[in-house]
Amino acid sequence: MAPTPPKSDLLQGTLDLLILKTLSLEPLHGYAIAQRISLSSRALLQVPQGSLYPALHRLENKGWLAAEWAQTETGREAKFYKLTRAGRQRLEHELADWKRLSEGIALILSGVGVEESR
Amino acid sequence: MAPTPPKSDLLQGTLDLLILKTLSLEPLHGYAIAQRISLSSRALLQVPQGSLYPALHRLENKGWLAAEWAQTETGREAKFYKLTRAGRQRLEHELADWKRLSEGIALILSGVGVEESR
DNA sequence: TGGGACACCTAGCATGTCTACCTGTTGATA
DNA sequence: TATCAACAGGTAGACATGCTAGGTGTCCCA
Repeated sequence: MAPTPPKSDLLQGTLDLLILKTLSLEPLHGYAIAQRISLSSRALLQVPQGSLYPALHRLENKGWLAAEWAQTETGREAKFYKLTRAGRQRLEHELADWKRLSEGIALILSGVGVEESR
Repeated sequence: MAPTPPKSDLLQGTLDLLILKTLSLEPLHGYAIAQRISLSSRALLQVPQGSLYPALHRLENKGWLAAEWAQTETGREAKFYKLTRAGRQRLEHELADWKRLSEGIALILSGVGVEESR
């Protein structure tokens, strides 16, 4: 059985940006972050749990996120993440990167700049 | 000596799109593809040779590109790549993916959809 | 009593890009 | 005449990151 050739849903590198941006508005726990991303993107983007939690731990290890157990609105224990100061700086950095990249790609896809190169 | 932590210039998955799109306009050799991408993106995007050639081989192996040795304008031998029929279909697919992804991210970055979720 | 939503987690794999190298030619410049 | 940059192709190995697929347990409702 071919183990289903991974058809990546997201691009590598974008997940950090999405998590950081989502948490910049308010602290949330992991499960809620995934829901928020799906909701905010109008279901265009989905984050599987197996991608989310490792990413959260990675970001925490890098000092961009701080975690704390607390109660959800439904009265359960959950681990709430919030941006640290370094996390905010990182977000700025990632935003700039994304801007550069998406503009560059948009230019190429639009075909502008090709005629004048001939 | 820390071997310089890889600070990815591009996001994984975007290189294929850029190459495919660039070749959809006219066949080019590898070196020229990199120049064209830089030029067309107004230097926003750079493709290192060590990323380019493996990507070209990968795309050729998948049947999306066909290669042929020919002479450049300056009279040198170079390997020209062109899109195959399957490559064109792949380009359509990658374009759709990029569209979905960049729209999703734009929505999240703009913060739209957050208010109505409360 | 069964299932779905909530909430967290890990292991192992596949992928693609990066840095750092290498080869050789041509043309201009010092 | 020697040297250097630009042209043109390439490889090896390390690395980060996302994916699939599995697991734990709780709570609530039908």
